[in-house]
Amino acid sequence: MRTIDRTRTAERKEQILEAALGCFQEKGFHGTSMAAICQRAEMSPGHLYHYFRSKVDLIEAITLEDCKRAEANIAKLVKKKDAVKGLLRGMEGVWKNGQGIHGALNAEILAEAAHNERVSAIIRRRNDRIRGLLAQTLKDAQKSGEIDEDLDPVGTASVLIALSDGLSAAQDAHTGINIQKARAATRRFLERSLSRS
Amino acid sequence: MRTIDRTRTAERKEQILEAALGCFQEKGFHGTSMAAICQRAEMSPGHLYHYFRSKVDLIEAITLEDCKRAEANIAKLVKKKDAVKGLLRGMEGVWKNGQGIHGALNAEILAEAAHNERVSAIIRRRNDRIRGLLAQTLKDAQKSGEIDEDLDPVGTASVLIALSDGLSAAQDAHTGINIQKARAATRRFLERSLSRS
DNA sequence: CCAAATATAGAATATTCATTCGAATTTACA
DNA sequence: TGTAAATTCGAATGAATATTCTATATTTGG
Repeated sequence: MRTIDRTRTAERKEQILEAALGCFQEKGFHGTSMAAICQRAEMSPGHLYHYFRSKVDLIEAITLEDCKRAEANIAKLVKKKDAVKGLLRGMEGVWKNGQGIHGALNAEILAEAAHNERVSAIIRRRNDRIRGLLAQTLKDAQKSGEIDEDLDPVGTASVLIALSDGLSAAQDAHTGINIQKARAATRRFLERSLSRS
Repeated sequence: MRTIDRTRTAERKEQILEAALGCFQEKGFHGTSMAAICQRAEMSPGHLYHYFRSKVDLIEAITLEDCKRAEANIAKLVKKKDAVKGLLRGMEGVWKNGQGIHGALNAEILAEAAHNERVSAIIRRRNDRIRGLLAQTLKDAQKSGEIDEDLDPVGTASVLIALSDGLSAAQDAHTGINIQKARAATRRFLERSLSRS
């Protein structure tokens, strides 16, 4: 009997997820058909469904991957001494639209989470992690005396995430936002709100 | 010959928009079928289509209405002397989920705007207005010496909008955000960033 | 009060699309 | 090397649903 080839399976799954992420970012989740993903991944529907059971499974997997990526990214930025600079760097990375979920797709997933318990659970796990990491970073910076002791790490982390989500969504949605100005204002917000009084 | 009854037309349109907004908020734009809107508005599809040419026309109309509402709301809050308090009130109004577009629906519309030129144009007009109003408010407060002269009104306005959008989306999406803490952190952000140094 | 236009209804259409199914092909172990 | 399992394919299915079409009911101006 033939045994299941785990390497090949991993490759195919990655191939599918990459295609799906590309489609979702370009056309949105609801604007993307499974056929489009199949075409981009260069495989048949039957083949795709051999690896993923549904369209929602795809966002689930993509979100989990993205969560790890984001965690690693934050951990890296935070290793440096200057926490405020690090956080600012992290936020700016969002509108440099590097990799992973961001902007419009992130907004769409949040919206989906409001009506789909499955997606909501995924997002909740993800945000709990990110929020926790940011909060821990803030706590450390408080102990080292870099930022004000008089702020709540968890609440502040939530504000940072929300701001980041809102800015990148606004950018993708072409709301007429001036990115240069928004970036400068964000820097000011962070510096004045976090630093010791 | 019979003449077109403008009062009745206005009533029916309002009836439809109210139903559509309700459905969209509960189930999302893509999660809402025209049939569901018809049921909620208590009228037939044929009747509905007599007043609106498509589903997108519905968001267009809803967004325009909401824009006026938001403008009026801001204008009211801004009349008072204390601008920072007024802005904070405005942002808190968002998660009291009063009326109009907010939270998940707002996020979904932003996401839609990224892929639909029609929606994008609507949103751009709306945000230009809101951003302009907020910026003007900030300018006035600068002149009256209430807030720091050393900040850019437009960039700051964009940050305020983004933060508001992000927080209300996070709330609706059940991301595990702690609203109390987020609110407190937001207040701190505004007070420390806007007030004179 | 009568035609003609409007307001309303609801069935029909046509398309899109996620998912399934059965078969064909390839591969690796015995 | 044969064969059973894994891999891959692509057509078929079936449901959902935005929109259209045709018909009925209601109103109003003349």
